[in-house]
Amino acid sequence: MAKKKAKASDLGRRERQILELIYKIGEASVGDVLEQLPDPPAYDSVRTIIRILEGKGLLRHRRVGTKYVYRPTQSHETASRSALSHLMKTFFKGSASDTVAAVFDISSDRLSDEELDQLEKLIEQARKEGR
Amino acid sequence: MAKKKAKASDLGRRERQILELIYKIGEASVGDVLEQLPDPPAYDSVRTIIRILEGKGLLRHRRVGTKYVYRPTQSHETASRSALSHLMKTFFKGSASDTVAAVFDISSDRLSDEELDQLEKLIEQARKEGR
DNA sequence: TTCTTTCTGGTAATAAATTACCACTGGTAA
DNA sequence: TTACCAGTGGTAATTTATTACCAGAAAGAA
Repeated sequence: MAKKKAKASDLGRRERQILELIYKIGEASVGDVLEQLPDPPAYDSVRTIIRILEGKGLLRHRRVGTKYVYRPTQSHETASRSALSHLMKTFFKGSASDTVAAVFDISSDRLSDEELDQLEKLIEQARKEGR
Repeated sequence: MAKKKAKASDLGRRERQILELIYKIGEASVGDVLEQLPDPPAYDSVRTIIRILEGKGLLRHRRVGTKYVYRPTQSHETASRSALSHLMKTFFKGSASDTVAAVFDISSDRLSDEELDQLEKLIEQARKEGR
């Protein structure tokens, strides 16, 4: 095999932090990452870590003008499902309702009527699919 | 100040893996952790990492018979809320409904009618609180 | 008692992550 | 042209995480 694609769970602190940031913003140059890191190290450090992530098969780049723009190799959907599933197992015994309750709890003051409507639709849909 | 409590996001791969496992199982001895790690290193490695986590203020222990049993210093609720909030921001722009949709998507076949009823109650409650 | 097993304390060795440095390229503006 | 930036490639240095080793205590079996 060529180069095995590391799992996102096998990363160090900075590696993880930067990979997550790129997932959050979609795609980014070294400078973009540096700007948005709350805890910014030197430009060179960011660059090296990004190059390592690319070496591990987690990022790839394309040239835009004079610089490189990086994006994850794994789709946003795949990565988010995987992270969410792990979190549910770790903290909520895999229970969907416990997890959703926690989501409500976190964001109850920020939930608009539209979002609540949306959530009810999701539940109705789940009922239909369930039978 | 005495020893500052590190954030869970400042950990290496093994440290994080072991801390999450202890959150999952509540409290654990070194041997318990070793048993349940899918990817087990040597006993001594587990022990050292646990000692480091304790040094960072993330775990504390009590003696049970001849051995130590470790548990997180931060409550399950606080830690899970914090992890969930981070994940929502990273992958779902902080949107509760997007997050819940993903939860359903992962586990649609495991949701009972009772659980769905429970969730609707939560929505009703959120509507009341919202006004 | 003696042997064996399982734990802890202290610390050394190794591996990996993180930061930093130097040389070079291409663009652009004076 | 000359003099900057702002970027990359390659690699060295440092710090941190991870693994491993050795000695001793406590409990139970023979």
